[in-house]
Amino acid sequence: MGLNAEAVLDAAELLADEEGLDATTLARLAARLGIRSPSLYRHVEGLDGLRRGLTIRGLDEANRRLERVTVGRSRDDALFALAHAYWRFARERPGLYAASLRAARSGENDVARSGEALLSTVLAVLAGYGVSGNEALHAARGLRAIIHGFVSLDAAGGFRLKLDLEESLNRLLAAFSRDLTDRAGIDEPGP
Amino acid sequence: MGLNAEAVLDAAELLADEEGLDATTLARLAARLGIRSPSLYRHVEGLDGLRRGLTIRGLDEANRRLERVTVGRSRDDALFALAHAYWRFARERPGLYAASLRAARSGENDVARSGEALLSTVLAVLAGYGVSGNEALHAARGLRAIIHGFVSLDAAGGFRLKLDLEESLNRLLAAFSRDLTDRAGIDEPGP
DNA sequence: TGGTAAAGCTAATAGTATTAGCTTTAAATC
DNA sequence: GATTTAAAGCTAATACTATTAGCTTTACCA
Repeated sequence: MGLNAEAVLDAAELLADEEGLDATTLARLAARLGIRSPSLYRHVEGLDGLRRGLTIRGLDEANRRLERVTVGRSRDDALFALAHAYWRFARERPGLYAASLRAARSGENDVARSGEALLSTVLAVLAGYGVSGNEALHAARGLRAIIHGFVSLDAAGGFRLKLDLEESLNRLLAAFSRDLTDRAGIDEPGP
Repeated sequence: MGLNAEAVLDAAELLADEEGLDATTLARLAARLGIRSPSLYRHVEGLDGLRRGLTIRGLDEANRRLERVTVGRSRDDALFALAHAYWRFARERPGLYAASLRAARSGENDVARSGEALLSTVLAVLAGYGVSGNEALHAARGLRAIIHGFVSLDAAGGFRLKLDLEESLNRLLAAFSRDLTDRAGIDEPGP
C-alpha cells in the first residue's frame, strides 16, 4: 500500500536513467517497486500512460533547467548557457532526456503544453537579439535544430573523434549568434 | 522456398516504411513473407540482426543520395543540395531513415563503416570551402548537427507552425555557409 | 464496529522473440 | 534414374511482454 502516480513516475525516471528507456517496462518497474505489474494500472494508464508521464516530466525538467540558467542573462550569455544546460540535462539524465524526445501524439494536450513552455523559453532568449515576428520563429527553429541535433548525436554516440566537443558546439553557436546579430542590424537600421 | 537475406531485408524496408519501424517485428515480417517467424532465423540473426541490416541499408541509401546530388557541385550549391537530399530521404523513406539513426553498438564494424562513408561525403563538401584539419572536423560536426537536428525534428512532428519549413532550413544553412566562408578567409589570408 | 474505496492480488489471454529439433524440398552426385 | 546432402521450411516449447477481469485485502472514516 501507499503508492501513488508520483512515486511510480519517480521510480520510472530512475529506472530509465539507470537501465535505459527501452528497459523501462511495466514488469521491471513493478518488480523494482515490489508489486505485481497489473497493480501499476491503479496509478498509470498502462505503458502508454507511463511513457506519456515520463515525456512530460522530461520536458518540464528541461524547461526548469533552461529557465534557471538563462534568468538574468541576455544575448550570447543566455544563448550559450541555454545550450550547455540542455546538453548537461541529456548527459545527466539520459533516460529522462530520451523520454522527452518522444513526439506528442494528437490528443495529448498536456504533452503539447509542456513542449510549448520549452519553446517560449527559447523565444525569450532570441528576443534579446532584437529579432521578432517570423524572423524570430525561423531563428527558434534553427536554434532548436542546432541544439537538438548536437545533443542527440552526442547522446547516440555519434561523435567518435577525440576533438574537443565543447569547442564544436561553441563554434556552431557563435555562427548562429553572428547571423542573428547581423540580421537584427539589417532589419532595424540605426538612427 | 527461394528466400534469402536480400529478399528478407527488402521486405523489411517496405514494412518499416509502410507501418513504422516499431511495427517491424519478426512476426509481422514473417507473415508478410508467407512463412513462420522461426524460419527467418535461416536468413537473419534474429531481431538484432534484422535491425543491424536495416541500419546499414539506411546509411548506404542516404550516402547514395547525397553523393548523387553533390557530384559536380561545390560550395553552397553542394551544401544546399546535400541538406535537401537528406531531408527528402527522411520524408520518402521514413522507416529506413529511422533505422539509419540507430547507433552502432561496439563490435558492429559494418555499421561503423557505412557511417564513415557518410561522413566522408560531408567532408568532401566542406573541403570546397577551403577549410581543413580540425577546422573541417568542427565544421562537419556542426553541419551534421544542423541537418540531423532539423530533419529529425521535422520527422518527429516537431515543427507545428505553418511558417515555411524550407525557408527555415535555407536560412540556417546560409548562416552556416557564411561562417564557413569567413573562417576560411581568416585562416588563409590572401596574397 | 462496520462499511467503503483504494490498492493490491491471481488467473487468463494475447503478442513478442528465441531455441531445439524434425521434415520437406531441391539440387548435386553417383 | 536413384541416392545423398544441405538448405529452408516447419512445429513445439519456453520465456518474456502488456493487458483485462475479477477477487481480496487493507486502511480509513463514519
